[in-house]
Amino acid sequence: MNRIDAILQQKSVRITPMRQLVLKHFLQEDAVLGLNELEETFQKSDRITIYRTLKTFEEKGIIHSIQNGVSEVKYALCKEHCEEQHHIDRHPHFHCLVCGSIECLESVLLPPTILPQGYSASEIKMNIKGRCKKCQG
Amino acid sequence: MNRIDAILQQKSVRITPMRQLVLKHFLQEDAVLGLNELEETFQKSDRITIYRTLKTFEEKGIIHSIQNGVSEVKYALCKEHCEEQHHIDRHPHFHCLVCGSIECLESVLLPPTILPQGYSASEIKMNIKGRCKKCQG
DNA sequence: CAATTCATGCAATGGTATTGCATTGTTAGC
DNA sequence: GCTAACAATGCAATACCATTGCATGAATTG
Repeated sequence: MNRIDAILQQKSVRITPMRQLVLKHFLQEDAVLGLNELEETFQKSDRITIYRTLKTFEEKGIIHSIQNGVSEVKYALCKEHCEEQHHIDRHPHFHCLVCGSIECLESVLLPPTILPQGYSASEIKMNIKGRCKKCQG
Repeated sequence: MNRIDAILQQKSVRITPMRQLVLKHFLQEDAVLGLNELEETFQKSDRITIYRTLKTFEEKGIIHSIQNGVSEVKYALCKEHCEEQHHIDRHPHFHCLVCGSIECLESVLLPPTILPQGYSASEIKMNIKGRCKKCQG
């Protein structure tokens, strides 16, 4: 069995052509992608089906969502131990204000945050805006 | 001059009835508010005008925006030294998954984050989801 | 093989965010 | 004070993204 199918199976997602296609694309590109980009890439595919594929992937812990607050919701592969309904995004997301790119800063670990007495966290997300490596100077 | 007008003037925002009204409400409530709630509160006022008031306030550093990724954008007063185009939200935002409330955790300072070589940040936002104080147990 | 469950494709809708434009109100220079 | 310039407001309209309903087709299970 190939890598794509293995991942789908391991995450309890039924294997279909659409899902193979989308997952393959994420693995190949290793990029942050939104619905519009994917629709552009797979012009023959139905937008709604791609939408639901993303939703399914997110729910099953294959990809995680990134909200930059500007355009649409973006998605990137989970490289950590995400499972159904339980995402651990231990890295911040960087949004470059110059080139507009969005990336996962995998190398940066979210520092442990001490919550006030009585609060408990199930998800922590950090979004950073600024200039990326390519856009300095 | 009263407190409301003083703030508006200090932030270079022209004083108008609408702006006095909205700012007064934020100061009184000391809460996180969205456009819909404000529209509800000021039924006689035009939705778009409130919208633009919020945009102006955000731009001028009077309030800052909070995206919970679920509903509309929310806003809260800047209690730190925010200026035009330069927001420093040094606190995380907490979104309770039980009661739905959103609040600024003013008492929690964002830990210093070390970015990879070549990156520079102008804005850092941290959003936490979980159970708030009132919804434990 | 039949029944059920799930995925897909198309259409339609809901909601939030945003812009255009005409009008009114405010400021500033003369 | 008066007029020109500018900013704020109110109404209408739109753009875009997210989401759901439903009928059809495919896959799985007993």
